[in-house]
Amino acid sequence: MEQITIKEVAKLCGVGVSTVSRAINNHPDINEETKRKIMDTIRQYNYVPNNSARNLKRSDSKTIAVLIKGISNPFFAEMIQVFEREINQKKYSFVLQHVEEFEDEVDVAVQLEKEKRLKGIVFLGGLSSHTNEKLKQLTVPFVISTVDVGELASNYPFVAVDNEKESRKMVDYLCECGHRKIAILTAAEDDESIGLLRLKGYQQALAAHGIPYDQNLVRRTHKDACYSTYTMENGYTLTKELMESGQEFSCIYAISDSMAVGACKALFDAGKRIPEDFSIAGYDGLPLAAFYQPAITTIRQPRAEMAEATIRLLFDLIKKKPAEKRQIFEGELIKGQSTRSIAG
Amino acid sequence: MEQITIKEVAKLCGVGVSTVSRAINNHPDINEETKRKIMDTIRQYNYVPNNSARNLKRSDSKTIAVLIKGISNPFFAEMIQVFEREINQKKYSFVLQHVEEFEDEVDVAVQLEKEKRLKGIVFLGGLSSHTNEKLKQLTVPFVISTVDVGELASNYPFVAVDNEKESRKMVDYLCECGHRKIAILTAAEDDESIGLLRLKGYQQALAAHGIPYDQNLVRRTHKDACYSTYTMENGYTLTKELMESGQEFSCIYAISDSMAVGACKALFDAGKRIPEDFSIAGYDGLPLAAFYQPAITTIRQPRAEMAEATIRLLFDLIKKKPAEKRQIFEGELIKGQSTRSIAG
DNA sequence: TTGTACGCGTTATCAC
DNA sequence: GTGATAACGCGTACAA
Repeated sequence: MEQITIKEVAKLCGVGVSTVSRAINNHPDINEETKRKIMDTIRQYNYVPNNSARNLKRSDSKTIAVLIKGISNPFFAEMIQVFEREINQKKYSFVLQHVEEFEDEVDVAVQLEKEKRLKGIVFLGGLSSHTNEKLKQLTVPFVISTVDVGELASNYPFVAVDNEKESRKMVDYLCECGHRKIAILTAAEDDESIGLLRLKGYQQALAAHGIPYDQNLVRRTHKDACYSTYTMENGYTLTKELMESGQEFSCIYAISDSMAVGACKALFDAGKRIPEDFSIAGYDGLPLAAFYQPAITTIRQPRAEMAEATIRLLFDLIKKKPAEKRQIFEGELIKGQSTRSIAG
Repeated sequence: MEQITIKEVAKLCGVGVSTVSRAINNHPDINEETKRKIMDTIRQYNYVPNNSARNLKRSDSKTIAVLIKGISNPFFAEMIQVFEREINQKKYSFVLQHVEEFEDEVDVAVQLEKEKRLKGIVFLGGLSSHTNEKLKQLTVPFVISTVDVGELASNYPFVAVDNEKESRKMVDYLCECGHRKIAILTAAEDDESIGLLRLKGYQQALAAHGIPYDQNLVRRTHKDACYSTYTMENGYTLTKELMESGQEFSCIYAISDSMAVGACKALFDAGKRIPEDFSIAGYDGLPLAAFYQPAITTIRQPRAEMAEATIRLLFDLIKKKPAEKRQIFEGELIKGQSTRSIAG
């Protein structure tokens, strides 16, 4: 099965290459008869046009790329489906680009833009690099999705919830339930993204309720576990450590639902009951939170809506329509059975 | 920020294009001094080579593609990480290619092979197409990973557990626990992949224990829910329907852990206890199964090992080393707290 | 060690 | 309606 090119197809059909090209690309100016004949031999010989050559020659291409670091994060699952659907609906092609742990998202984006003649880019889960300088190399519109980190958020189009505020909302609720010893499971020390924002919200809520901030209640992911900050495993480990530390607490607030599940399991394993002995709260509003037993109190991020808004904003930017470039969505506090009010 | 090409870099440095090319690609025959100078101006002008042009010109490229339909399936999460690690370790590049629901994996593979000059391909989660004919268009080695479907498995390299056997193992165990009314939550009627295999295992186990096969206990995903066969939502819905049907049962075997979790939730919502009132079993051995409360009895597929074996086999094929082309791994029955023995 | 020229497979611009 | 032919941006003989 040898690589067959457009030239050979042309020769086989006794026509010129441009005619074959016209047949492939549904050009209007072509005889139906010859087109049919060409398509037949194409099928017969399994000719497949080389995309590299196409992209090289073409100047535009109607394709949108979605870049994700940590593609297997369940938080992204539903959003990916929405992106796929929305982009296809606009008759654009959708490229899902996985960014490896050691790679820089923007570098990948710059490359991909040239390679595929992109029309637009979505950075799902935000940007970890601080080199905003690089973003200037992008010549097509892009939207940062689900992260509202300071400097990026202030300068570039994004769609997200207000992580700080939503986190405060959650901890406010926990305080109102009478909890004063609320442990938080959060990202590593050097995190400057949503981990930091959610921690800030936690601190603000405590302050608002006159509860002193206690470092011992702040449990951070260990640095070597970079790949898995928001996992069940991590929630489990941190909770075990918390219990073993002897630190007193009545409630654990994990900054992701997966971590919350891990926390629950650690408590169950220690023979504790939830919420009778301890209250547990998460963040994200994943299906997992609703299906866990007990259902986990969480902040629901409107993932599908945010994904839709991301694409809408991106296309507005592409079409140069006026648009709100900084879109903040409301999260929703979902009260599950994993938390309860305790006597003051 | 205009598109700058290799020619302009050459002009800027007062050298020929080939010298620039040599600098970029770390060719040995180049003066250190001129190389440094070229790299400097490249950085200064943010020159990025166009990948399409490169791929077009190059004949080989040391890259492996992993194709996945339904990339957000949690079953694949860990495997993707292993693929990434193993492929990078061999100094190959790793391309994770998402295949859309309506696309044919093999078509995508054929295109990608030409476009990126692939060295090898992994079909993760198997092939849904039955057109083996198409596979002949692939000129590089490929491995089908985690699926052992008949005709494909008999003709092509694959790595998987024996789905039928493992499923039988699970249902055997459930029968030995004294269950005789075992419901199964499985894929839609038209599924001919692992859904069918696991159903066959179920039937065999029942037969071996002299238990009649009862269609009413077989609950299938509805066709319109194509995207989500193995989800918690589906497990929940099917279990609700099962309960409402009035059908008697003491145990539910779901062919994925996620579905099992959904089944648990439906029972909890109905005020039932697990495993006191009903036993629940899953399949896959996801972290979720272990972290759920109660921990779910499941079949652990050795995902990491299978991913490693997939890459090993693929490279053996690439290097034309002799290798076992059909690798079957053992699953492990993990007894959780979601099942119990009942009095005969 | 370096530069020139050609070709990779396509599409688009011309003439015919 | 159709067929040469010139790009697209890069790698690489080959010559220098």
